[in-house]
Amino acid sequence: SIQFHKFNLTYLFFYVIFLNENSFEYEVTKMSKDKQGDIIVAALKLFAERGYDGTTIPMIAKQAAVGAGTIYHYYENKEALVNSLFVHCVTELTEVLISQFPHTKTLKEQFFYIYQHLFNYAKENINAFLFINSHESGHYLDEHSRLSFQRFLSFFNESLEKGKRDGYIRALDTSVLISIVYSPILMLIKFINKGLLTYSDELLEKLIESAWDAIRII
Amino acid sequence: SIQFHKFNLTYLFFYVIFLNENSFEYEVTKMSKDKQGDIIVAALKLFAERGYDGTTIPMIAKQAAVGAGTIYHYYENKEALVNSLFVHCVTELTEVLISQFPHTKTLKEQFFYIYQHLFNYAKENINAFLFINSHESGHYLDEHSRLSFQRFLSFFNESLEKGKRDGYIRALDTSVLISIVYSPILMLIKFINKGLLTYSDELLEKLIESAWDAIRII
DNA sequence: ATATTTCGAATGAATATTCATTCGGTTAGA
DNA sequence: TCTAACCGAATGAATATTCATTCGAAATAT
Repeated sequence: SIQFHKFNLTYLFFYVIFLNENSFEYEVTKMSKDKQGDIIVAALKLFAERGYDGTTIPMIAKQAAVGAGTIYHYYENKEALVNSLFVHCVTELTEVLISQFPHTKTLKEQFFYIYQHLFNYAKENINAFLFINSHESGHYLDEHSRLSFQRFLSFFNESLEKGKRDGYIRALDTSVLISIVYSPILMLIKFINKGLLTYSDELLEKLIESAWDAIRII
Repeated sequence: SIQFHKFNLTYLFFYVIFLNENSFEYEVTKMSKDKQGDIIVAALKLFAERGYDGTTIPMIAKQAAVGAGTIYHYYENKEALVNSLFVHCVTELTEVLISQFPHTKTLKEQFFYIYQHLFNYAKENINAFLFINSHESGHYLDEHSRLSFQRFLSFFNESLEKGKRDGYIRALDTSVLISIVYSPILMLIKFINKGLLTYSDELLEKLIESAWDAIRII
């Protein structure tokens, strides 16, 4: 089975020659080099917008401008596709958070880091972000996918647990703390995506301030 | 077209007489009086668990213990069913919030009221609550359904806007404030529903405290 | 009171449609 | 030429929807 790889949006430009009765016509046609990348982008967009069950393979094929059969060249079936996408996106997002995590800085600074990187990821990968959060408990996800999401959420645990031990953070169940700090990000990004709100650095700062006040011991 | 009506779970007990060659046999059979109520309960449960597109009409019929055709006696089609359910639930929830809203009390008390009633509704109508919040932006919802949800959300607006004017609440876009106060409730209830967390009055109080600190001017 | 007729909810088999998946053939690149 | 990628029509399974029929209950007639 073929491995997941980075999205590649490069295109090949080449000429197609149409032979008519009296003339040659040259037409520039855009053709993607990277069909699998196209499939991934298309599937992500449709899954994010319409959900797994509301998205059909022919829809994805059309959106990706490939034949329906091509999808089955890369993925065993629809479930394998959604699981592959899910693990890919969650892993990518988790990497973003982990890679430069400021372990030595203060809790509030760590907090700022997380918010900033989550928003950044969402800005650059809106479909991936929405896809992750709307499919996170789908009945079609396999064990591996479920664990990858748990791992993502548990990333928050450490910081929060430590904060509680050190007396900075309120004595609430960690799942409650996660709800308080994580879920508003989701809802906000949905609002932004719908055009009901526009992103600004000021917004982000105020949001972090607010979330911080919600969990810190006052 | 048939009107939506209150769920009615009363049953009729009656005797069916089987005439065999040599004996009479009496068998007690449970039969629902209220088929439409059964359909509603079943559809709500399945939609909440598997989503609209992941739920089939035969599934609903089986769960409700009615014939598939019966569903079409009450609803024109699957979309009409989901829209009818959606408007019904959202209206019911909005009523719960509006009916005894303490307009004259302080903002914080109003806040407490809303949280309490939302949790209460969710406790009594877990499927309805999950259904509303997971279907709120489905591609199958019609204008009427969309508006009913907007109306529900806009219920929060008044209080928050007034709070901002009076200088109690931070100067954030109302949609941001709604995200901060409403979305954690959703996520928490999902956690509770999954058994990852148990409800307690203490939890609710701490949550309200936290949400209040998140939006009030400190 | 009893028999007869009418009504419409309820049914589930039949039909129409959609969808995931397959497969035989084509194309493009090595 | 050979191989892997690609295509999309064809297939069959799943699904939404229809419809002829059943059946109990209410209305009406006897």
